[in-house]
Amino acid sequence: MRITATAVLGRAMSEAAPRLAGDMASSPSSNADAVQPVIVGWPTATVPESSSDERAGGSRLLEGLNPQQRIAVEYRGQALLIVAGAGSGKTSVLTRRVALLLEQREAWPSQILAITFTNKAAAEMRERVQALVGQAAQGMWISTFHSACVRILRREAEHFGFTKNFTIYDSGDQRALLKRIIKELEADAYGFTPSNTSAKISKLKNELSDVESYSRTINTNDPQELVFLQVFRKYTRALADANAFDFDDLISQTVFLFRAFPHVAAQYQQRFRHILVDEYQDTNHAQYSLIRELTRAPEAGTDQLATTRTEGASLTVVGDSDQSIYAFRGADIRNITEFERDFPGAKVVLLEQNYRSTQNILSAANAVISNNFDRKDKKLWTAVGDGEKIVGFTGYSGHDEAQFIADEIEKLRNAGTAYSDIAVFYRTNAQTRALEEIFIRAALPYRIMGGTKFYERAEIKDALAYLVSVANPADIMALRRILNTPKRGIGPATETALASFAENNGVTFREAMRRADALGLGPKVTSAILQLSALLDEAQAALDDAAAADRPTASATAVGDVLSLLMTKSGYLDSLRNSRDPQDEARAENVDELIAVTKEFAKNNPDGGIVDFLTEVSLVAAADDLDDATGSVSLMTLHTAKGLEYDAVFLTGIEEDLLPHRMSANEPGGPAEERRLFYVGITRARKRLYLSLAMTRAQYGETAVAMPSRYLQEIPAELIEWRQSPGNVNGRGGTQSRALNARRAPSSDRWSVRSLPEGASAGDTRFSGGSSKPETAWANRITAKVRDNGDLELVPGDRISHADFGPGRVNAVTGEGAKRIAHVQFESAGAKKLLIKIAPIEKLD
DNA sequence: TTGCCTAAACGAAAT
DNA sequence: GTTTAGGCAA
Repeated sequence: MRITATAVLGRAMSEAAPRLAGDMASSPSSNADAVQPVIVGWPTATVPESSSDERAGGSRLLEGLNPQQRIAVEYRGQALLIVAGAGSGKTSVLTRRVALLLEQREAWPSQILAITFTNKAAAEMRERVQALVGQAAQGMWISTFHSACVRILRREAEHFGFTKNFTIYDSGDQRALLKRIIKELEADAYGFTPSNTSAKISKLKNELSDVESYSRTINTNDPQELVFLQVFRKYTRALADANAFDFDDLISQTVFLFRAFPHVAAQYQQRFRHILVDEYQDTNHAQYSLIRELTRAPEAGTDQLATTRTEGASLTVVGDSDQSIYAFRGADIRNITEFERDFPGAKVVLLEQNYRSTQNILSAANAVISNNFDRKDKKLWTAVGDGEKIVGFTGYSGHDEAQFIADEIEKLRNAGTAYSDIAVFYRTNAQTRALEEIFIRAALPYRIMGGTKFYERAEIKDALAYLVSVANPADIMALRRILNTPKRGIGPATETALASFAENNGVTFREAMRRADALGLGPKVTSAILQLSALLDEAQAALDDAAAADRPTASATAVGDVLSLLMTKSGYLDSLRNSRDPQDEARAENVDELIAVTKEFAKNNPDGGIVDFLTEVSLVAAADDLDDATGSVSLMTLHTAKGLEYDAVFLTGIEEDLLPHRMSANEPGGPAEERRLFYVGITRARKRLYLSLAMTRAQYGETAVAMPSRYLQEIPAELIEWRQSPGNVNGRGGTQSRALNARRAPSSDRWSVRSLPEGASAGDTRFSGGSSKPETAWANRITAKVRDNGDLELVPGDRISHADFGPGRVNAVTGEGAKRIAHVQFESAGAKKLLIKIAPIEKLD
């Protein structure tokens, strides 16, 4: 997949672009005694255009709403919970609620804080509010939890030992740091790994534990706990020394800030009068606490105006406990289920009418989710009618399943559904491989959302580390990363020498680099360090000049210039271009792409500096680069799919151990969460829903037998039309019907139940090496190798033979070069489109 | 210190 | 299956 980062940023940026006219002074709390009441800063320019007839405006915003939606838009009070079933129009309700507040002049834009989970959702909300009320929407904070917190922390960082140019460590950075620490403390002897440690630290931070509070809870007789405490302490100190926050810190540190400095909190409590939170079911404890802090009534005496506001902000939360799928990230479903207890007097509005899907799809969703006990009963319904039946398909293998999907997509396309209205969902990113292989061969345009992200690529992290080293010289992790990238002959030994020099002389690591000649190292190494150091200084100076310049866009364009400078003068780009590794060429292109991203950033954010740029790239999310206008089928995980909708949806890999994932079995509430995930997937579909699975799935290099997911049986049989049911899958060319069944044979004859493959029982899903029968019977229909037919020339009329589809005749050839596509009519397999370059075909004479 | 090789480990979801 | 850790020669 090619990079879409430019588009991502372009959009994400527009959220921050209109500098808030009513924004708070840049560091209002630097002087605690001179707290400025926020109201002073609001220019009248942001006042909504006064509508001559506010009531008319109101009714315009209420148009087309059902009674419950209307209540949700109009209710005014301290706390409102909108329980919004899937597809019940909650975004519409949220945006209209905001628009109404603005239009009725109940709130200034700057008094509104709306929190969403992704930048994309934030951008969409902003657009929709803007469409309703125009310019009056400017100045609202519509952002994710994380970007809102970064914004606050950058302003207030100096209160607790950080500076505003702090770095944000993503999970990769976090693990790299932990890896070092675990090694230094030899904590691996106690079973600590970067991944389990980061999970544990993350969990603690989401519970608002810090090193001190955690140390009070541990059993001091348990050496393992003591070692972990050491790791945690060292990690925390390393972050502070590097002037860095990890993802979880962004939320928890903001809460700590508010708790430690009530006068700081008071500013935000006074400022935000209306707080709206989307996807409330996915908030974790830290996020919940943040909301609590923000909606608290400001402490008396902190407001210098006579017209002291004593009430806390009004809170509107929207959510659906049936769609809570982020428990693994610390989301606490109780935040929403106990909302009424948390906020006494809260109004609850239930939205059950669905405007998205057909009744068949909703009935399936309702049936599935009703198997989760311990939930408030809620039934989605629609007025649009039953619609098509759900289509089921069982393939012999993942490739077979993928082929079915590709064929169905072509059928849908021929029937008039655009590729961009079609999506394929899967549980794990690893499942994309089979889909991609088939889609490429079928010449189906597709896009993978999320997965390995642009910003996680090593070369991009390298390039960004250069920028970070300039923006935040305290960040030793970034410095270490670039120290020997490209290869300069600066190895671990030299690095240690620099670090101990810094420590012994009480200077920073960065300063030690400047004084490298005092280290007594070899001349080659010394000059390498000095050169790098000088380059970083040069970049820093260039940025300072730009900031000092009076041209409005100077600092933004400087980011790109500085990145170019760093990449060129460091020799990084050259080293990639001159490398023998053919992949390095693509890496160099990616670096160029990143430079292009900075240019795009400059265009969208004339005032943005290097720190703003780095913040943006740290917080882009998997779902953010969705661009439905590209005419491609969208592939994504079920998690990424939340909040999206498509005309046709393919839910793939509906198998035991995949959905529910085998890892979920050990976790309390695991199967229920997996069921919600399935539910989320089902409810993304507007008109057509396809459920597919495979009988064998190649994973981890082995082929394993797959069982139909238990959730399949929860869907009433009459809703599904099985093209090939799990009981009727025949091996290719074989006649024997092989039945596979879910763990327990259902008493009903939902699908014909025969016997399990010999030797395979429910608990034993892996073929032993000896039993080769399944492999031969269901050998992958597609070889994993990508072939290259090179310059195979085909013209209409040619006869060809395909490895899977057999003989056929070429009807037409379209496309250019490597993308030439043959339209072939096969004798038995029907019409297919094939990418000539890689299709397993031979020309017949 | 780098680069190349083999051996072994490791496989979920993501702001 | 892919990525990473470690060993060894240049």
